Amino acid sequence: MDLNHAYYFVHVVEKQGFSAAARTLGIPKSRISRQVKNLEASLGTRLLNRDSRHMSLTEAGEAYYRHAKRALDCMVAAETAVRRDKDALEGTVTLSCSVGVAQFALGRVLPRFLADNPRVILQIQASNDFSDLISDGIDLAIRGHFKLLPDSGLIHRRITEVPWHLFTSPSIAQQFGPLSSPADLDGLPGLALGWRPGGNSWSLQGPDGANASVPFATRMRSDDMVTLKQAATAGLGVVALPVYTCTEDVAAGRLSRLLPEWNAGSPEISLLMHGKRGNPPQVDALAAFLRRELPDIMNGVGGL
Amino acid sequence: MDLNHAYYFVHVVEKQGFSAAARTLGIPKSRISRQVKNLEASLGTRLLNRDSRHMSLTEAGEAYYRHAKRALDCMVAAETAVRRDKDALEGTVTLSCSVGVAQFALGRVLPRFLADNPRVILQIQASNDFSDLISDGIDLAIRGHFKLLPDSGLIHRRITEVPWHLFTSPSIAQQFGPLSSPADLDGLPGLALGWRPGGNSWSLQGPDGANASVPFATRMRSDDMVTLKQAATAGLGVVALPVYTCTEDVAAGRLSRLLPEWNAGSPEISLLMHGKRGNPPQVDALAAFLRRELPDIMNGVGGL
DNA sequence: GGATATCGTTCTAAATACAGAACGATGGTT
DNA sequence: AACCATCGTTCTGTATTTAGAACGATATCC
Repeated sequence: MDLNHAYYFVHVVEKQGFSAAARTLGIPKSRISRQVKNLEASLGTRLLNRDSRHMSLTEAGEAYYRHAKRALDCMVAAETAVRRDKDALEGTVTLSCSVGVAQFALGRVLPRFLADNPRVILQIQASNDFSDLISDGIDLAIRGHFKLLPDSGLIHRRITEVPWHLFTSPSIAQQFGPLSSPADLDGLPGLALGWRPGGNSWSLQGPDGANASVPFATRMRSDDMVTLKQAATAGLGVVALPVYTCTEDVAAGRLSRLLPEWNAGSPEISLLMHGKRGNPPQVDALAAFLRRELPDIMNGVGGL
Repeated sequence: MDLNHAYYFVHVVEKQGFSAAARTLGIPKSRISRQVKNLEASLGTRLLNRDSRHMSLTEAGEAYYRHAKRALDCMVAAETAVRRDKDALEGTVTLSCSVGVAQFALGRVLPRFLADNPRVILQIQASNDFSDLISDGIDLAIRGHFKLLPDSGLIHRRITEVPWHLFTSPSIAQQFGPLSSPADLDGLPGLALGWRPGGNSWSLQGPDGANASVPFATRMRSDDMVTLKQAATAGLGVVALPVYTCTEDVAAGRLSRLLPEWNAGSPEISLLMHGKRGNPPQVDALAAFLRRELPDIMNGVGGL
């Protein structure tokens, strides 16, 4: 069985001539003539009626062409499948970020990235306590910061600003009525982020560049945002959290925002990656994906 | 694009080894090794992981194999289609027979022959008046006869005997009650076959070699059996007809058989064809088909 | 009617693939 | 541990296919 006969034959049929097929394939017409002749000899029947000016398929030729065309299409698909497979992303990406970013931001976008790239493996270090911007073994880091990060030889890519708001349970909000200024927070218990002592006041920015600093009595503190959010939902006090971590709770009526015209800060979120050595393609692909998808989710503009 | 690479590769996969594939294909393993190596080189990726004892497909290899296997199946189908097409019957067969044979016998079997042989064309000369056994331009003839046909240089092939019975309408049968002998037909009007005057009596053969000749007063005559059958169904008289022309009418209760133990003759049906020159294959094929299918339909043994 | 362009087919020196031998590697047997 | 059988890969003199030229046939143009 010589399958290449079929290849030439199909081209002769589709180009309606040996010379045209030869030009298209960039080969001498003598080769095509020989191949088609050999094909007809091996089958013991004529596939083409032709002279120097006319050409038509025999019935046998039409039958053969239909099957052979399908075979060639399968072969093209075979090569395409291999080339696509060869160029597909694969390998591991190690990502470091806070628990909040992992659960409330990445959790909404990474499944899609992984679905599109089945041979990429993600390793996420989710922590509430980073001493390094990015340590060894980490490909990408997502960090929130108020000031410019120190020059570290890393590549910084800004993702977005993330506003923090004040939230509490609807029952407390109802009990104290609508607050009109930060001074109205006086006396309300606070839920503090961070497990070490300190951070007992809210730094607020309001309309027309106004600033306010409001101390609070800490009822509970934790470095885990979910724990603090659960406490606020239970009516234990007021908490300042990034807006994207509470979007669903506010929509569901489990939390209420206090002082809607005041922010409890607006830190910037950046993506950090190594730059001194070339990154594997899957790392670059994930970085591009996150910079494209995260802004709408984390700055509070995007909806559910 | 070299399709033969795929051919060897598919066999290697299915036989799980180069040596096994080479043995199956009856070619040296060096050729297969070279072909698969060239295939991997042209695709720029490995399809098989192998050493001298183990073999497994890579992911790319699995993808390529699925498509290539389908392509090879198409190529097998292409060759099969051409070989079947090459061996298929084609051409015209001209057949001569009576209208009754055409309508009541051939009509039940020829559709199947034509379905199996879509490139055979049938031309049927159906007539009630043949002066020749078989004239020029006719490939096959079906003729009924009582005596041996004259020696004509034609090939005779006996199909079967066809009994003729007496039929009339159920109303007449009821009116005269069950007849017990041919003498009881006296006074019943007859419907005669043939349009020329003559043939005004029934020649009957009964049990134990008994014979009887019963004259009848002819109410109507025709050379068309259907016309006579319609007249009998309408109660105009008694008619003698071949059993196979009335099978459905008797089953449906439109006709009744008279004197069930008596035949109105039992002529032989033969197939005539030219023998001096070789017949085209489609003529021989139809002759064999008719000799196989017609007996059960025409001798009254076969059912509906 | 003659000249020209293009077709498919055939021929032949040159290029390439091939069959079979030889090699290194692996696993089973003793 | 040594030996043997079988595997896939590589090498090379031989066999086959190839590219390009030449040919006969056909249709178009002048």
